[in-house]
Amino acid sequence: MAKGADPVALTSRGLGDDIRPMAQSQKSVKKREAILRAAIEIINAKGFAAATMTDIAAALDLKDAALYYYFPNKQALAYAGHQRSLERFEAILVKVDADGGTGLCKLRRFLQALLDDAVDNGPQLYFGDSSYLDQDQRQAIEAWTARLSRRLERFLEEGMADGTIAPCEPALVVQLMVGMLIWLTKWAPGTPGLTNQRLLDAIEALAMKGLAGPKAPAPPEACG
Amino acid sequence: MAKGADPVALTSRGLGDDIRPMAQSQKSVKKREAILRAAIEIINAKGFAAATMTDIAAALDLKDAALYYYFPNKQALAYAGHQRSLERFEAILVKVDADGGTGLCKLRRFLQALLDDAVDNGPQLYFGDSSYLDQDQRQAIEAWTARLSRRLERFLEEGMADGTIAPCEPALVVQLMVGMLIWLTKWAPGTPGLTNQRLLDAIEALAMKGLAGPKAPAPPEACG
DNA sequence: TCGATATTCTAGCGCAAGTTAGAATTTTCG
DNA sequence: CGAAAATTCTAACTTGCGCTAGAATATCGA
Repeated sequence: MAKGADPVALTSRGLGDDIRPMAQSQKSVKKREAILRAAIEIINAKGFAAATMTDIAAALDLKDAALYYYFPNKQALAYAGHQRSLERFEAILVKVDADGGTGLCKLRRFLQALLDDAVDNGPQLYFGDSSYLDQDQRQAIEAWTARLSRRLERFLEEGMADGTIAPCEPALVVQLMVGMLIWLTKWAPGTPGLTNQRLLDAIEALAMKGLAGPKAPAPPEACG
Repeated sequence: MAKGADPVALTSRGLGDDIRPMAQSQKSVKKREAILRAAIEIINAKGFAAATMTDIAAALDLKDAALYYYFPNKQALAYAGHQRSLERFEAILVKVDADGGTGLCKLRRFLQALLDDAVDNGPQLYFGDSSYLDQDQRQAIEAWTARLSRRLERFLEEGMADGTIAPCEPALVVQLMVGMLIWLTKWAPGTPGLTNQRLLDAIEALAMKGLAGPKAPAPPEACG
């Protein structure tokens, strides 16, 4: 039965294999990537339950059954999607961290890099809902997102230490920013004329410099 | 057939009705409210497709079929939920606007009022997904949210005019804030020890005063 | 208490979507 | 070209859920 071939295994190849089978498997891997990308986009847009296998397959001119050649079931496809998105997120986070600089600079560069990545790779499944996965998968994803959140919080802590970021509760502020980013992946793709630069400017105005203008009353209590 | 009674109509009563039937209908209305509240909470948590009628009914110790005594179908229930949430949102918006003050003050008071409302009435369906509604319902909801967004933008414009808010693109900034609020309704309820005051402080730090601290480089370009 | 009304339940229909089996088709390579 | 492998399709099964019909129970006024 050809179905048992499991092309997934071909990505990590055994020893002593000829070079020829690689040609096939590379094509297979490419298609797997395409399916994954389409799945991420559609799940992000409509939610897991409303995103049907037929929808995802149709995005690549396939029938739903063809997807089961690459993924054992819908959950596994979604799980791979979450992993893929978090890998991206983490890679950016790690690179920005390694590049050094003040806490505020890291934060700025991270946001810029994330938006740039979205242009190339489309909307992602960074955080948000994972309740449709089963226990262990969901725990893995949640633990991963928690680690990433912690890394972001550390940027804020570094900034508070080096004076480039004002005092705040890092955990809460990070969640607020995550909210902005999640909503961005759902909203921004459908907005014509929207550039990353404009988005970055808006984020700069809102989150970095703050909305308060020159005549703002110093204590918030002045508003009553 | 008792089913044709349609208790919905009892909320807007006709003329010349005795006072007695009201007792029943008020109870009916109460239950309708409870169903609506549960539906909003569950749909907000799991999404429309994953939220089953059985889930919603179970939250009130009912069987799914009982819900059809109060709402004709699942879509109508969700639609009523969206309307209810937007009514709340708008009521707060209108009240804050009427109370006057600078643009920044209005924005602050609005956020405070919205968070306070969430404590009493639970997470809401303010913005977010409405793709599961049919054409006209969805358009109505989207038009409504667009109007509310415009009202929020006006707060920013007023603030830019009176000097309490720094220059920015109101439409984009409002979307970013909306993202924070949507995410809040999904995340905050499950966070122990989280108070509205701490959330407001975090929002104040992030969105109002901005994260940039005393040693922050003036131009963002200083980060490279 | 009793009849009428309001409310909820049990049982089941119909359909959409995930999934599978196996046939059909395409691709690869000697 | 021809066989073997890889890929996709057709057709059908299964399950869960929205929804309905009608029976059963609870509530309330008289």
